[in-house]
Amino acid sequence: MRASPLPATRPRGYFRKREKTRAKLLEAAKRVMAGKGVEGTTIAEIAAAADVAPGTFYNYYRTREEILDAVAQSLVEEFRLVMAAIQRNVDDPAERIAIAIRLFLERVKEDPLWGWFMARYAPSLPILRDQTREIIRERIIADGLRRRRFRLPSTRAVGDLIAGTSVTALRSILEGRASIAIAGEVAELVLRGLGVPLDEAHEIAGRPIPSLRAADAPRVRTAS
Amino acid sequence: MRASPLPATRPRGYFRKREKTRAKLLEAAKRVMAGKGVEGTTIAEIAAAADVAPGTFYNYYRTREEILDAVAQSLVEEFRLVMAAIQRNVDDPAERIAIAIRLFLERVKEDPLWGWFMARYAPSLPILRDQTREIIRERIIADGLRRRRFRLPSTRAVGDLIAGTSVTALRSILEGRASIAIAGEVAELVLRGLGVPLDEAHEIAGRPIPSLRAADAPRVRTAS
Amino acid sequence: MRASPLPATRPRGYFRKREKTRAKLLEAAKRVMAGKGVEGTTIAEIAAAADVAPGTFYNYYRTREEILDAVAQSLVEEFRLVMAAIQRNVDDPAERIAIAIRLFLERVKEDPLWGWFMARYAPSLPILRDQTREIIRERIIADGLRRRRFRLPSTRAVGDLIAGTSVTALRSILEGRASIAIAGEVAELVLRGLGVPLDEAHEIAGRPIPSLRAADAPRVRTAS
Amino acid sequence: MRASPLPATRPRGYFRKREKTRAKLLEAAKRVMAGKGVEGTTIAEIAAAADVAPGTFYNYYRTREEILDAVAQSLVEEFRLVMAAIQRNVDDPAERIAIAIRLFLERVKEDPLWGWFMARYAPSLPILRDQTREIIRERIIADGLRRRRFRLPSTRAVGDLIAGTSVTALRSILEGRASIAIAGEVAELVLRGLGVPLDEAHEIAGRPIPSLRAADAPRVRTAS
DNA sequence: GATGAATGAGGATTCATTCAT
DNA sequence: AATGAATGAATCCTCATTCAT
Repeated sequence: MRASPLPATRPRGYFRKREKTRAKLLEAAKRVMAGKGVEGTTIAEIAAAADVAPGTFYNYYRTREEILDAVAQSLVEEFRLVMAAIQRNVDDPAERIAIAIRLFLERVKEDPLWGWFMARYAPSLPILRDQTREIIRERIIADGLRRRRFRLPSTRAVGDLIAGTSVTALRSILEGRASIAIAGEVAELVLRGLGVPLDEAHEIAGRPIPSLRAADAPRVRTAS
Repeated sequence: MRASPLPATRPRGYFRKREKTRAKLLEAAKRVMAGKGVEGTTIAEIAAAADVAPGTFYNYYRTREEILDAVAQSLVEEFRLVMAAIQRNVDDPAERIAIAIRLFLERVKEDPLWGWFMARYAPSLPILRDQTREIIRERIIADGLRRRRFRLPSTRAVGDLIAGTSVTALRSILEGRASIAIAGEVAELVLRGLGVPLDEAHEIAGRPIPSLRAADAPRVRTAS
Repeated sequence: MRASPLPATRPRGYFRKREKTRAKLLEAAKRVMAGKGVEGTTIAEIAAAADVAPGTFYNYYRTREEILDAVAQSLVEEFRLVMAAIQRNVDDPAERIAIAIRLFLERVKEDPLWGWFMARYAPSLPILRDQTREIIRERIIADGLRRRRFRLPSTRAVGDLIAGTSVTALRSILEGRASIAIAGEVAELVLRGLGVPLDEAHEIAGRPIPSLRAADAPRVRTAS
Repeated sequence: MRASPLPATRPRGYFRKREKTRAKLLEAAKRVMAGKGVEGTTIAEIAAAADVAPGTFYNYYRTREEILDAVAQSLVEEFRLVMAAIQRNVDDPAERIAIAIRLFLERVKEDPLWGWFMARYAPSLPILRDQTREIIRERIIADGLRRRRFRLPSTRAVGDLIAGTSVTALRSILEGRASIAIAGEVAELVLRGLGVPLDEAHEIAGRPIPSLRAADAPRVRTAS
């Protein structure tokens, strides 16, 4: 999976092709699964969407679950990049949370498929669920508590607050029960839950999002 | 079928039997679906769990979705009863919310199957999702805003806050990542989100739950 | 099944009811089978159309085939009555054939269900097929040959000519590919086949049908 | 799938295999359906008769009706070839009809399965029924009327005469109520119906069938 | 006799997976 | 590596038939 460090000679061509097919399958799987759910997706469909024969699928993944994990992994990676950018460009932990939530929700505009995928699987796929939470907790919550920006009885329920509210709001948007304009409000309510005073929560959630240079175009690309 | 004027004996018995079988199927469906998800559940399994022949299923429901809806409907009914009891026994809207959340989470002790079902389908099943939200909004949020117990920029995101946080916490408990003891803390964070001051939120979330007489044993009704 | 000759006392009431249910089932079977074919008809449908419970069916017939035979038998009986009337009111065998064919085809106006049933099963149901042919052969063809009205190399193919052409024309009418107005023409072509000179065949096939008193309203009634 | 410019070897092999399986299924379907009727035939039986797994059936046809249509289509094609041969070798329209009917009936000797199929479905399968009639009408009846060989009040009933008599006679043969020797007589009666004088009809129907070179072995072959 | 709930065998259909080419 | 035909287990669903009431 990982390329050998040496500049391989002949295999390079093959390697390239192989990785390209893998990427096509991954992209196809994300697309199809976002549309009709993992259970409703057949391997034949993924293969067809990737424009390869059914048998080819098995040269890369053994089961539907396996490719699902790969898709989730790539989404986590993407999330990690966004968070790193926020980390670099914003100092206040409260603002970081607000920006993270707003970017999360506003992303559906650009990539609704990504949105559907997240809405469906963020709560249930272990990799996706646990790793994103950990990034938030490690990098932001811990810091915010240390710096007395947040006040929490404990950190036990904070992940459920942030992830639950965000993902549920994402569903509401995708299913048309809410507009994307609620993003700021969602952030505001979560900040309150973290113990940020009402007026301050309101102000922070309303701030314009600074441009996050390093996070530009964080594609789901399988690092081809 | 046609009721004779006399207290008919025969039809009555058949009627009873029919309702009993229907209830067995409903209960079995809830049990099996909670365990392995709707998609993973076969109709043969439901029938087996209800101890009837596969063909019998179709005398009552046409599809898996149809019985799923019936299960959801019965859970909504149950939820409605609990809320009515809270309504009757508690006055403060903030306390009502806190109690609702805590009862919701603590219920897993008594009925983990119910918990799994809720965790899986509360966010996605329209009947379940919309009707429970509506009960909360109509009966509690509206009242709380009128009486200035809550402060909200709007009511657009409040459903996502309450439902999202609660259901996500429920998952955490069921999957063993959290103990049932977080119920109070979850309620506390949600109250904060609704604009209840921190200390007050803490106090309210910690109050003992008054006995909700009328809500005792709110069964999924099998009209036995 | 057959009533005892004696004027039974009590059983009479039961007997009446029994025969009535049997008649309802027969009529229902004819109706449903004409509509969707024997194979496509379920016993539950017949029972429902007769407004009785499924189990009741088995008190009268053991299988679908059995009731199908009963229906066919009743149609043969009806056919026999029509032919007897023609026999009584018309002398010329050629005219008898022409009238029989025309009545056969024109009957769809009054009873399209009967038409569908005939079109479907006249060629294949042994009772229906053989008995109607025999009535024609015995009563008309034999007579016509004796009286030199018909000229045939043998009688081997004459049944196929008459039955085949008539039933096929019936289908054409029912399926909308021909109008009922072809009845006379069908009769004409058949008469030619029997050896009747062209102009005579034309004239006979065009004669008005004399009123066949005895054949009035030959219902499929199960002689209740 | 994509044809390489070179005489590709691999895809060709697969193509061959695919067509071979399709042909096996078609042949099996004809065989089984002829034997027990469309309704009485299960897809598993067709697959078994073709010596493939049940699932394979669905790689080629979606329903029983679909393969039935394909079988009918191939029979029509075969019929068209025979008629073309008659057309080429015989000039008199009356003789053409007689030969067509006799070949049709005598074919059961060589291929009783074909006979059963025709007897069952010629009257009811639209493709089979309409296309064969059209071939007869276009090529023979129209020509015969133009050349004054036939005298008909109109052409409305002539299809029912020819098709009805022939197919009904076919059934009689197959079911053992008649011998194949009636073929000439059937042709004779039909010619009479078309207006050919009695003695001439007799003579034409009795002529030896000229060898129809081009129609030899007109197989249902799907490009084996 | 009538009822209708329950049965379960039978047939249709899908789809993950294998494997010869 | 890619292909795609073939496989057959798994599941859905129907419906003739039985039988307790």
